[in-house]
Amino acid sequence: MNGIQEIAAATGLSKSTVSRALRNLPSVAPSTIMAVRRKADELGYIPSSAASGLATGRTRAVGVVVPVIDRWFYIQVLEGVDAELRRAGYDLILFNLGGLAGDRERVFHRSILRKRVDALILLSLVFEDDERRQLETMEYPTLVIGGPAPGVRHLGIDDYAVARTATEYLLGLGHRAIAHIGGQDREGLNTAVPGERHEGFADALATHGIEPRPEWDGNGAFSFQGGHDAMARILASDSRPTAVFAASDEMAFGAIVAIREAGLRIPEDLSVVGIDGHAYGEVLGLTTFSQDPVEQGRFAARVLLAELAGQPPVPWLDPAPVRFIERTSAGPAPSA
Amino acid sequence: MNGIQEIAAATGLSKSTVSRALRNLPSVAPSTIMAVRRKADELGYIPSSAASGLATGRTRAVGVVVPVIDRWFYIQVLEGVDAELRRAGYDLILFNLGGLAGDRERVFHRSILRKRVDALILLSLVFEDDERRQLETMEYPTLVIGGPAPGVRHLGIDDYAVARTATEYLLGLGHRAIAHIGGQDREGLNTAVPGERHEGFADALATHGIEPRPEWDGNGAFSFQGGHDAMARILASDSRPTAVFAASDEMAFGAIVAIREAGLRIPEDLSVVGIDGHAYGEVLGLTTFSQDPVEQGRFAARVLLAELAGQPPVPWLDPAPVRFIERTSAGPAPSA
DNA sequence: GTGAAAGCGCTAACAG
DNA sequence: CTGTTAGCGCTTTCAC
Repeated sequence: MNGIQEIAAATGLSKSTVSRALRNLPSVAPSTIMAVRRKADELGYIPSSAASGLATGRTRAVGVVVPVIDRWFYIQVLEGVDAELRRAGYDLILFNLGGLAGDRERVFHRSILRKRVDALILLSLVFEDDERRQLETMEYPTLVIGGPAPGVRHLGIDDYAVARTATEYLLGLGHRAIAHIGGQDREGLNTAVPGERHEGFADALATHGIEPRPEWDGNGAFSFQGGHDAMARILASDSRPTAVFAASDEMAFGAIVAIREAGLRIPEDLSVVGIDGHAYGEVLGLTTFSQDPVEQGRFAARVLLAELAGQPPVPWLDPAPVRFIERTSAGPAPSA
Repeated sequence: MNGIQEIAAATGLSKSTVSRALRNLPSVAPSTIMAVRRKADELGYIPSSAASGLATGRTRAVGVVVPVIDRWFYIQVLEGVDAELRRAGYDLILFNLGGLAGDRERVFHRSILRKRVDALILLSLVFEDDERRQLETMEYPTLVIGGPAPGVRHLGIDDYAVARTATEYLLGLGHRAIAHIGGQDREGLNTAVPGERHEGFADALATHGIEPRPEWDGNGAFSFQGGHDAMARILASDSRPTAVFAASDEMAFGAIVAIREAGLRIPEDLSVVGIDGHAYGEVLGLTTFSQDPVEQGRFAARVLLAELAGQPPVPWLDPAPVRFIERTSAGPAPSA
């Protein structure tokens, strides 16, 4: 004899009353609740989430889908989501696409989402039409964090605007020779962020009548190593920029290392700005446009949880705030 | 009418046959399997994990408990575990203790493990007696990765030995003034790794008759920032070491930055070695003792999965391999 | 405030 | 190879 039943037998109550008592329903006498609880502890009772899930249709779990896991932004968001979920007694199921196109299919069409979650948070993903349709048929609350996602509710900073502002900051310091280190999609991974940030950069230049130079446009894959290599390549080109806009702090760090390796000084010879607000930035003196992905994660979780609790869905979310942190990595353009 | 039942009705088969067909059981006619599959697709059938979980007693999910999420090692392990789990069609439920003592109680005693997982992977945790007892009563396969865990099966490198070897490497280069940057537990987090690595360091020194100097023993909290600050403090002390052993690469990176900030050269003035094999190390030229946490995660998942598949449990796991990567951050002690 | 009974969607004997 | 019959452990009407 197992579970709730056992407690019922031991207390002389019915299964239903035990079930109610365990959930603290108001219709149960306080004394009964106490008694049930005590017995439950005594018997080492562990509720079966499968059983209650089957009965209620809810899993008390939220899924988080990440394109890859090993990136500062995703980790931070995960922290935030986790914290809020934990508070509410929800579990977090992690789906890592791992950059593999094959797994994508698995997540969106197949068993992975087999009614295992009550809501879904997707990180920086753009969907194919049929993927969106799948999401819609699943019917549970969904939210995208990071990068606009056509057709799905989205939360995050305005990537285009931030990139543009960052570039304009450099322009304001007198720089005209500005390099860009950004990213490009890995196979099968659709992310809007790199494109948005690149566009903001390009438009800022255009407004000032500056032609972008292809040899100053590096692909840093949004990673430290990538940023380093991209910067090294830019420095190896015929002419040297006086500033570099890195579309993420991790790439900016890589760039900083590459610049130092080349024997150049920051910011005297070369200015660097990033986007993100990565913790290393403080030590490295990186001037950056900082966002708070932990809070974004928390917020997303709260929105979803509220809807699961019956609140009406919010159709639109304001862009997340960005804070400019001026440190030492960017300075006036060297006077020619 | 829902689920499997619906398919049964539409195909004229019985629920059981449909259930079998969906699971590709060999006892089903191939033609039937095809027919069932087609109908399932057509109806957009999504299996209910709760229902099958209730019926089988299995959740097809594995839990991973991390002390904090934002650390290179844990992320890497998570990648590995995830990859292997995904391959086997298992889901990964992430439990982040978040450094909070309170959440610990939740994980081990309360609802968190409410029969939601079939197996458990714990990262770098040491348990209280009653926690271990709880784990035992749960009865499902459990494994600890990183740091010895008394009473529970454990997988990982030999932290003591690696630390000792690393220190001996420095001694072999002629260094006698060697600093240590390690970690100490945050409130409520029990991790054996910092202690093990510190001991290895201390014993290596002792063997050579060298007295450890307290002002050269920094707490870097196993983070970049921590490593930086610890190193800065050491450099600010009255006398300067000629080498530093950082118990993790992330701390080593912080130390490297601090050393450069102090205007010192690596390795001419100061040698640095780390442990881990963090990807940044290549760019930064860090000499380190590298482990492969992704593979550790994969391996752990495979072990657990095998046991869930009915294989006899393996009581003991060999230490994971460590590879020495000699780069440029360590050199001979400056001749006094 | 508590109990009885039905059922959530699937799997697992046991027959045939 | 397929169908029948019971549950898995909990929640939820509907009574009392």
